[in-house]
Amino acid sequence: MAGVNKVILVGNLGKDPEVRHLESGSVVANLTLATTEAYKDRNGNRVENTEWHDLELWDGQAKVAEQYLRKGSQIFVEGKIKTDTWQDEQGNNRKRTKIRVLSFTMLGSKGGAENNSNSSGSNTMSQPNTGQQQPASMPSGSNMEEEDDLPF
Amino acid sequence: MAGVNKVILVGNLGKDPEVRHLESGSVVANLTLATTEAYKDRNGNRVENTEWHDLELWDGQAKVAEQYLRKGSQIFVEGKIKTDTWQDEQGNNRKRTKIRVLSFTMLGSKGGAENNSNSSGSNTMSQPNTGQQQPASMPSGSNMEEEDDLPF
Amino acid sequence: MAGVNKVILVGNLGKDPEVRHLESGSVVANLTLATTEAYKDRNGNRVENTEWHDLELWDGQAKVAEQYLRKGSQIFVEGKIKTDTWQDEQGNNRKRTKIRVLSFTMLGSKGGAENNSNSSGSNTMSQPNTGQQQPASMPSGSNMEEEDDLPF
Amino acid sequence: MAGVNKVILVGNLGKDPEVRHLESGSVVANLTLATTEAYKDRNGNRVENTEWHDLELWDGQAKVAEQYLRKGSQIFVEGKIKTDTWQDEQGNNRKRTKIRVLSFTMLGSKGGAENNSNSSGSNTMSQPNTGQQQPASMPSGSNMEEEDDLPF
DNA sequence: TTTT
DNA sequence: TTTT
Repeated sequence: MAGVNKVILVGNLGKDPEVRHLESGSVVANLTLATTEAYKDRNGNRVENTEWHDLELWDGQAKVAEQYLRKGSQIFVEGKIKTDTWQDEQGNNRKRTKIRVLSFTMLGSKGGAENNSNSSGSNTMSQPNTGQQQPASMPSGSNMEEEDDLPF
Repeated sequence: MAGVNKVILVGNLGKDPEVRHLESGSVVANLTLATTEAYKDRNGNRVENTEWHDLELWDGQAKVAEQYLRKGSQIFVEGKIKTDTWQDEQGNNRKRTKIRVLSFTMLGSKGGAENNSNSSGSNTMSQPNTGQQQPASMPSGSNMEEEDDLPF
Repeated sequence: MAGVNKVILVGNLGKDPEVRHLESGSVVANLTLATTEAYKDRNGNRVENTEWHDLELWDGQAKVAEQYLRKGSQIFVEGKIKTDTWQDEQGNNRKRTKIRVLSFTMLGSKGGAENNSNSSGSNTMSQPNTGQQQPASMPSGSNMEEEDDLPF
Repeated sequence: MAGVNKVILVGNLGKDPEVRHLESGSVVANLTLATTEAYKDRNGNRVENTEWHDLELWDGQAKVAEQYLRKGSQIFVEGKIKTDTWQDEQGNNRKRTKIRVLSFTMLGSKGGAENNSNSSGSNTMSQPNTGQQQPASMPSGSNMEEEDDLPF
């Protein structure tokens, strides 16, 4: 039976993306995203609760993340839940859940440079990202949506 | 910073709800939900991939789940991701992720019994649910939405 | 700036799909979907409120809708809001809002006919749909997701 | 039958909120939100398409919008679709669709003032909003979620 | 106009 | 462990 497995998150990255370029040519990026919820407890005091999510991006999206996202970046994410299961050395069943990102959008970025006269329309700029703290300016209007060829 | 942490699922229960009535008076229900995705591999063969989700419901919703849901029930779920972290006996950091359900809707239920002449409009029927395979017939139009007083 | 425009609906069709095969070869299906919400008014009486949505599907999805959906069908829909604006004969500004469907899933379909020995895995069955009340049985596990080549 | 009617938007306000304080004591805010989508046409040129949405907020949320939102503000919105229908003077059936907002979150706001030592936890600051271009600084972590007592 |  |  067909089902639906959808996750929508808005939050901030806890650290810079961790990107691996695989021998196969694939690229994987792992992000750590905090979503914070505020509420008042029964005494009326404001309390914050932060949930941390492990995100996984592949290929085109991983490259965009590598180039444009940094610790603290605020993003909107759409994806699905994936849980890996395995047995550890003691033979115990183990699980680990992550979010497979299907699309993401940068938020609040008035976009550093405004000269987005990028007639090719490409979101993937050509120069490599060398600096640690200087993400490239993302062309405005970028919604990284990937044709997902990895079904799981 | 305010965030968003939202999960939307449509799937079928893998088994009957497991419900605990706590001494505090609270009620917790744990459900296990399968969301199945079908796609074609590179050879054009149809492949199915099923993801299993651990759901947690509290109080009013837990009672409704106990009364109306059974193994195989198809439901729409809205909730949020919650990950518990702890250290195991070996001192290793461990995590476990579940979905805290905020609302759910039964789907496709042509309703076992048809005698829903429940003029009170109540969703909480009075007779206890004793049978294993005979869930009570849910009053029509029931969207179990809870005023969530447990912020996390 | 990149944005998000997402609609999620679960409801029932008010009538059979209306399908047009355009000269260009494109196919358009228009559906009318009811989403019903139940609540109690301040006197504790149960009240229902139904919202009607105009859905538009194109090409592959339109064909699937034509073949499998009928008045009363329950579906899960994901799409986006689109509002057309124009001037009427009196020169007044007019608007009309519809939902452009990006994917849909049939719900609760215990599947009329059970003979889904469709080893090709194809969702697009070849025989035309002639009967009014006899939608073809949908191959199981079908989540109609379209590579959307019509950006608006 | 229970249904689902959910809208999720991320965009920017086209103008300042329009707020009316009704004699009944209720407050209504109307917002105009742009969601922009970028894509490449068949010639590979980047094209932007903007959709405008009419949002309606009530009471507590309306007041927060009045105080903190301005033309250009970027927000995340969750709500539902509502279509009003009526007959015009010529007896024609008319419709108008808007989004009834159930919760919203300000995005990208590093928050003007940083001194949000607001121990009361209140999101509703007391001073009236007089300036046109100077929205009050929103206490961080504010997710305006309303207990919706207006079912439609 | 659907559904329960 | 579900469903088709």
